[in-house]
This record gives sequence, C-alpha cells and structure tokens, in this order.
Amino acid sequence: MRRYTRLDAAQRRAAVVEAALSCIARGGIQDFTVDKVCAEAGISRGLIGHHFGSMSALLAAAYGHMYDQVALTAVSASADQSRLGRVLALLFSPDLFNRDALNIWLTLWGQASVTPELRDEHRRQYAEYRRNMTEAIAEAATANGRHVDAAALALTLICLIDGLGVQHCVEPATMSGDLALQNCRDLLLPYVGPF
Amino acid sequence: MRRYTRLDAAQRRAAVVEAALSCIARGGIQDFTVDKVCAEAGISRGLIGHHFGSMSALLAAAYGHMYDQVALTAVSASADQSRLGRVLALLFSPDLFNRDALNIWLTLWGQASVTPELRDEHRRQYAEYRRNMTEAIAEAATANGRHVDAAALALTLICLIDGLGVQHCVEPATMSGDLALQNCRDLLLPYVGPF
DNA sequence: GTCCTTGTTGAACAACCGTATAGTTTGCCC
DNA sequence: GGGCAAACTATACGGTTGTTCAACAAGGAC
Repeated sequence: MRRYTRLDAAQRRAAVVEAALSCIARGGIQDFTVDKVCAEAGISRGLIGHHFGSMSALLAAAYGHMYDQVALTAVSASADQSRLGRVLALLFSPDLFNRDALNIWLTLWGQASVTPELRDEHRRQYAEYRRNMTEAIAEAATANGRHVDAAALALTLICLIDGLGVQHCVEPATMSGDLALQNCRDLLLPYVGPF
Repeated sequence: MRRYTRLDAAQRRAAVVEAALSCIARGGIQDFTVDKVCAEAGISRGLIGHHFGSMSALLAAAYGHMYDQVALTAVSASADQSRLGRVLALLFSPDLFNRDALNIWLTLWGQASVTPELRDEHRRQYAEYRRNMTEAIAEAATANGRHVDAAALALTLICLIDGLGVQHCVEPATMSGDLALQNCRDLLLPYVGPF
C-alpha cells in the first residue's frame, strides 16, 4: 500500500502555500507554525524545509501568492465597464473582499512593517499597484473630459481601500463589500466624474 | 545595598505596559514575549505574571493604554479651530502619527481580528470613536448650513485614516502626516464644506 | 527596632518553536 | 524489473515560549 503520494515540486509548493494561508486566515501569524501548516497540508514536518528552506521563505512565497491571486482574478474580470469600474468591482467582490483574505492581508502588512525582506517586496508590489490604479483613474477622468492629479488620487484611494479592508476584517457587519465599493465611488465621483 | 526599588502596583503596571508597547513598536507581535518585555522594562520574568496574570492580559492592558493616550492628547488640543479640525490635526500630529505608534496599531488590529477578547474591546472603543467623529462632522456641516449623513461619512473617514496609517507604517516616505491630513480634508470638503 | 504586607526575584517546568538530517518510499526511465 | 533521482517521513536537537511557585527583600506601620 502507498503510504503517501508524490507531488510535483511546484504542485506541492502551491499546496503548502495554500495551507499556510489557511492557517494565517484562521489565527494570524500565531498560527503560522511548522506544526500547524503541516497538519493543514497533511504532510510531515520535514517537507517545509525541503521545499522552502525556512519558514520565512514560505511566508514570502505566500505573500507573492496573494498578489498572484489578485492578478489572476483581474484577468477574468468582465469588460462591460470602464477599467476603473472593473478594478473596484473586482477588489470588493466576495472572492477578494472577505474576512479570511483580509485577515491574511492584515497579518502580512504587520509582518511587512517589521521584516525588511517582506517590506521590500511589499513596496515593489504596491508601486505597481499604484501605477495601475493611477492609469485607471487617469483614463476615467479623461473620458469625462476632466483633469485630475491621478497619482495623488490613486494613493488616497488605495489607502481608503486598505482601511475599508481592515474595518471589514475586525467588524464585518459594519462594512460589507457593497458599502465599501460605494465608499470608493463616492470618493472618486467629485474628481473623475461618473465611471 | 538595595537590589531593586519597589514601585506602586499602578506605576509598575504602567511601566510594564510602556515596555510592552516599545517591544511591539520595534518588532511587532513577535517581540511581544516575556523575555523581551521584561528586559525592556528592567524587571525579572516573574513580575508580568504577578501584575497581569498572563501575557494576553498584558496585551489587553496595552491596547487600552493606546486609547487612553489618544484621549489624553485630545484634551490638551488647542481650541482655535472647529472640533473636526482639531480632531484631525491631533490624529496626524507627530505624537500620534509616527511609525512606532502606527506599527503598534497595525499589530493590535491584527491581534484583535483573531482574539475574541481583544476584538470585543476594539469594537467597544471604535463605537465610541465613530460616535465622536460623527458628532464632529455633524457640527462642521451644520455650521456651514449643509446636510450630510454624518454617521456614514464618519465611518468612511475612519477607514481612510486607518488606511493612511497603514501606508505610513509600511512606506513612510510616501505618506507624511501632512499629506495624510490633506487627504482627509479633501475627502470631507465636498460634503461638509470648509472647517 | 521589629513586624508585616506585598512588590520582586530567579529557577523550574512542560510545551512548543524552527531547523537539520538520516533513512524510507515513490514513480518514472530504460 | 532493476536502477535512480527526488519527494517524503520521522526523529532528534537546542533554543524559546508562557506559566507557576517558593523564597527573598523593601519599606511603611507601629
């Protein structure tokens, strides 16, 4: 009888990352431990070291996976509205705007503000995030014949999005995805007009 | 020779809380350990158990201390502007809007979203926070003869404030206190008018 | 000066942490 | 069906975790 099934290295890595994120969603960074992640993934303790080398490397991989997931969902978004409208609808869809996912983000931010490697990666990712958002805002504004400081507005918008996420994470009843989306639209409307 | 100096229980508790917050500011929840807090406070390991019973109780006390600190600073704020203007100027003053303090908040939010006791306390405190902000907004709006949904606007504003704090925490160069304050004023201006 | 409350120490404890490593099993290749 | 790379298990290890507890000492009361 088979005692275990081998997986391709890439597949196993993905499975372990998934398990790590589940643990973080459930109990924050306190539940990001060798024992708990391995139990969640159904593997033995040694495998994390074999595939990732260390727990901090696994955390970095998990961080990257979160961004990949957003980018992946972005591709499949419907195209029947403006780019800005699409991005916002995506960010507040149940797939991304839910307690588990936002709890993971909150935990990762806390780690990023303390761990140099994670912080650098965060800044790289956020720079691209800001660039994309700036473009989307500029598009919407020019489509309405308006002139705005798109970069500044994008930064503000991103901060609001993050804050709405924190609120949903700690007190979901007060901040649904729909309400959060509406808040963002209200912020943008006076500047870029309808989109 | 004296081997140590006794402190009043209240004073010692305050000193330990202060040390705990220093540790959290430096290294997040990972540095919130018995050894590190005691070293920071210059006391022996047994004293935390004696004064707080457990580390989670110490964390709850530290959480409360953070709110007390904001309330205390609020009392000493100058009165030469509207209440809303005062509150915002206070929240983005260097005393409250700095990396150490915001790193503590970020860490505490992450814990609150995972620990039931902390989460309940957070909700209580935020309910009052929201109430105060709603009143301040309503005052400013009526002073300008405008009518707004003050409660909804207060919730949005608070989320923006939190998001700006996260941004400053992880990437201080992109979000100064002055810029954060301006962002909040820009959010409010279209609704409540000048304040 | 002696007592007594209580703030404080320091060590002991079991449980858990992340990492390293030696040995086993799997499944593909030839 | 034998060989082989590598995915995987299982255990051991030193260090750190939070908590407990008996003994000590400081400083006011009297």
